[in-house]
Amino acid sequence: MARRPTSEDGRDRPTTIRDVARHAGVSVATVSRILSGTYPSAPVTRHKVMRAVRELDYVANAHARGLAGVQPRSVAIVVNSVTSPHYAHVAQGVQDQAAREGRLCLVGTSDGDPERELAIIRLMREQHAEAVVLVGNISADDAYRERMAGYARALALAGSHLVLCGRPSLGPDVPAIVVEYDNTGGAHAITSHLIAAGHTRILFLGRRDGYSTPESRLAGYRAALAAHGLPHDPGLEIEGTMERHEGHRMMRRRLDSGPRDFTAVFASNDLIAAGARQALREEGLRVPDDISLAGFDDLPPAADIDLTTVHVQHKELGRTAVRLALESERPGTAKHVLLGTRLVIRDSVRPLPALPDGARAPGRP
Amino acid sequence: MARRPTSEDGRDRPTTIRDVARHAGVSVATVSRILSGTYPSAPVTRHKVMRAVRELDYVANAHARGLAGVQPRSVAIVVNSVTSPHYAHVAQGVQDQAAREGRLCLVGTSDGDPERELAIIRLMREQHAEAVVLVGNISADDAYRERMAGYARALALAGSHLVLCGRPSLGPDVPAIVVEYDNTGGAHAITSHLIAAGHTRILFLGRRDGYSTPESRLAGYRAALAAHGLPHDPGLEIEGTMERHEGHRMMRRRLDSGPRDFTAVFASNDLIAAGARQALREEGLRVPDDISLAGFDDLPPAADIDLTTVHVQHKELGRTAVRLALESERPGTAKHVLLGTRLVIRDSVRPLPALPDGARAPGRP
DNA sequence: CCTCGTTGTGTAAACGGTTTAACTCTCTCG
DNA sequence: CGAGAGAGTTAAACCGTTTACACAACGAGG
Repeated sequence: MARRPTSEDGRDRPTTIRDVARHAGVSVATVSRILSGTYPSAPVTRHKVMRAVRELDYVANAHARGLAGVQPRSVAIVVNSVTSPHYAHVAQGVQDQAAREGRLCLVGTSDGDPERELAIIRLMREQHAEAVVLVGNISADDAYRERMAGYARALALAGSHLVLCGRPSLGPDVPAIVVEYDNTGGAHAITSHLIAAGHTRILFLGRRDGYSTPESRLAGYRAALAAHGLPHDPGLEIEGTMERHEGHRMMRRRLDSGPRDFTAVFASNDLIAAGARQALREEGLRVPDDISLAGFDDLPPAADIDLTTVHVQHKELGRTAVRLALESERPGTAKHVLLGTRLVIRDSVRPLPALPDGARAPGRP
Repeated sequence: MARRPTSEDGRDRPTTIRDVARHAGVSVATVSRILSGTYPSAPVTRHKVMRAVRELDYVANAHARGLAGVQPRSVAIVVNSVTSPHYAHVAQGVQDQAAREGRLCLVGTSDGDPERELAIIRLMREQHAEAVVLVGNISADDAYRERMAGYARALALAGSHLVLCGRPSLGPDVPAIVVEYDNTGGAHAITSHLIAAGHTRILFLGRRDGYSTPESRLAGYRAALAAHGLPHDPGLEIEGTMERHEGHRMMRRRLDSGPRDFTAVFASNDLIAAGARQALREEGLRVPDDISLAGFDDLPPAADIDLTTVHVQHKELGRTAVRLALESERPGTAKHVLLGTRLVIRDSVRPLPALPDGARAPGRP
């Protein structure tokens, strides 16, 4: 049986609303109105149309619909990488909220490359995404900020919204929504926790100037040291990106390059902490018996290595981003939200006995 | 300066190709051709047009373009959840390949609900996605399979392609591409590895009938037992889903419910293994000293807990899916690919000394 | 019987691009 | 000098849907 409409040259093509109208014996407009449901129609006609739709297996053409002025109902998200659990959880939140609001979700990965990121935003603009959510930190030189501000304005002009998720504002005159979480506060809290346990020489892993997230966490670390009257030693701040193997590398290098002059480690995220922990174990050092270790993010694997860390509401971050963007039409919606963080104490930090450095406690029998 | 085109009622609206043409003093067709680059044009005209595009910050309307018959160049991926590392890695592969081929990526999450999955596919059909990649296992009753087959045919008719990624074929008459990896082989290999270490009573965690992935892994486990002439004890196969907390639950319950009658555990994925490991530790049992543990997937956190597991090329899976779909126009492209797996030996399995069960070695001083 | 809403349906004009056929030049060659 | 070729451009016809407007049928009220 040849149910499918066929053009004169014999090739199959997707069913159109015209085919449905013909099949049901009504006009195109009637079909459109019945399908959208926003119009009175005789039950008899409705049934005819619905039957035709079923029989021809018709689905509307989203392009034509979008062109005809219906809101495209899609939300775009741009992340560095999907595999990083941090981004994945935020992305899940975006997904959830988008689905809940009946929106489709477009996703692009930038690999942390500003150039790619801008290219993706351009694509999203072509697609007329209702909102574009940018997740995560990125190197922010002035030229880039300026270009991003331009895109924000272009999006706003097209009735769309730029949402910066977990990265700082571009300035008050840029039409962008910002959803952040308290990096500095979280880092301050966990550093204070280490200090309260008696640690005074705390290694910071993952310093990276020019990147907003590690910069804020480093700021919190420094502020906590200052608040407790502890000296600030730049030699304890190790540079590296926020990946697992970098954590391993940073710790290895530090252990190889001289005496161990620290008793605790604050890794600027859980991945770095995991890498560092592995390097410590390779060296025969146990966490927390020999070295205390703290992270940041509290993603599921943190529980496996009993890591004391800072909990970030990743999903909530993504959800809020979408919610604000879609609500932002009505006046009075917040344009800037700062989500709180929460200290999660597990078993990777141990109080330091009041012993001088270097006197290692012997293994208990 | 009012660079932006404005309609007669004074409201700003996005720039169209008509505005560009007017600004450059040429016709609409000329602009279109110069932008697509597929036509000779005088350099002087090209420059005028390009300048207008820059000055007006014009981007084409993807809907109009799609409607006019240009391939929409987008790839869709449907996963259970983005946060699960397994799916995330496959999704990353899909992303990579899609980006490399200049495609945009749509993503939908089904939460494992067949109903939602079908709804998403319908959406993707409306969007005219070039390919729809379905990732991961799902309960496959006959009604569902039939419906899915229908969608596959509908997609094929619209010039699109359904790709089943990591799940079995729907049958030879269904126009779908299948990219799988060798679940049974991998499970067989790692079970044999445990057996070779002397283990004969191996707990299987994560049995789930009707779901293709755990079923295949269970099949490999059973086949390995049979191949070594070991008895098959259904009591050693614990049912549960493939999540971390389920691993914890299954192991807890098993430990609570009677004597420990196994010396090794094969978890049907790494997450279950992590959960089980935690439950074992809570009980004072150490891996691998007291119990050997093996997983499946080899996702990054596996290294942190020194887990012996089966490596799956997740990214490659995603990449291959997209590649095959986009290449499938030319004849001679494979319609079914089976990727191999590889045993990764770390430190969670220990040879079993020839001691009778119950004689626990005392803690060394 | 005429007018007036109400209700359901049809007609045609957008929407913003691409593509085709036709047209206007300019240049070359017989 | 006229014909023909070919480069560069244009006007017009699509693509599939929504929607403003027109209109027909019908019952109710005067």
